[in-house]
Amino acid sequence: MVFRSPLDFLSASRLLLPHFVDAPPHLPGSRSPESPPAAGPPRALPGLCFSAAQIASVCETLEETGDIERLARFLWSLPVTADGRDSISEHESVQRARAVVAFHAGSFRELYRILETHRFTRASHGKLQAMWLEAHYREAEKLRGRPLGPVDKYRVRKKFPLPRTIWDGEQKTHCFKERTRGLLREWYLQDPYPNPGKKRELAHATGLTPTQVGNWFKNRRQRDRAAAAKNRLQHHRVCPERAHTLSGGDCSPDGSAERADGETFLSVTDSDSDLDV
DNA sequence: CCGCATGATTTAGA
DNA sequence: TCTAAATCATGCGG
Repeated sequence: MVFRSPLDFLSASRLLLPHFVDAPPHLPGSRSPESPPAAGPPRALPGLCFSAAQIASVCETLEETGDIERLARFLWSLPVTADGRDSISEHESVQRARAVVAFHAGSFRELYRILETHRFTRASHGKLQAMWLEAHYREAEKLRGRPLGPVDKYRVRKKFPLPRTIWDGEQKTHCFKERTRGLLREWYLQDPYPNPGKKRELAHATGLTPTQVGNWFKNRRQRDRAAAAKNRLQHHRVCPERAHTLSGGDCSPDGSAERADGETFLSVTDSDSDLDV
């Protein structure tokens, strides 16, 4: 039989094997040492043989529909080998499904073991990375007894780096290359409000998207305005008698140039990291 | 597209 | 471990 899609196979499997996929629910997270499921009838379906590809297809469908309970029961029904190196477990969809079930059951040790011992393709990385991190967050949260802040999560991420099995090693940096930022600074000094043409040109020169270029200029202006406002407050404190004159120049403690409105126009010089994009 | 407020991530330092 | 700062992204009203 040829199934056009996982959905077709799933519906067929439901029709053919209602007691198989829709077995009575074991208690959630019931993989306890006291009650091994092996005590019941053999899990492998007698007389009927699914190909590993068909089983993988069912896993994908159940995972897509979000029916984790049924997915868990389905995985339970599969035959298992001692080392776990069978034709079924070789399928990424099956391991991925086991990871999803382990995550939802709160079996984080099991989840980590699955993620660390199987190499997953790029398509699965996003979801599996999210589960890896979320599981570690929850463990750290439970340990601390209170919710984690952004910095706490950052520390958790550093403490438990993503396994290479679910991560290609490419770092997602939050800072642009130093060369990129140098170019942006030069163009900003020449013109803080570049027209769309200039933005496209800069985007091409830096490898950024036009939106990123626009964001950078917007943020740059915002930071400069904030710095200028802060500077004005300092001037108010230093020479309050001149605060309303906007004459400029007399109160400048440093060599920074000032605009016609009296706001200090800070030079664009900051120490940047060497992170690459 | 602009300014503005704000969020997320990362780093440095107390 | 906590706070502050730096950097980039996003959403909103104008």
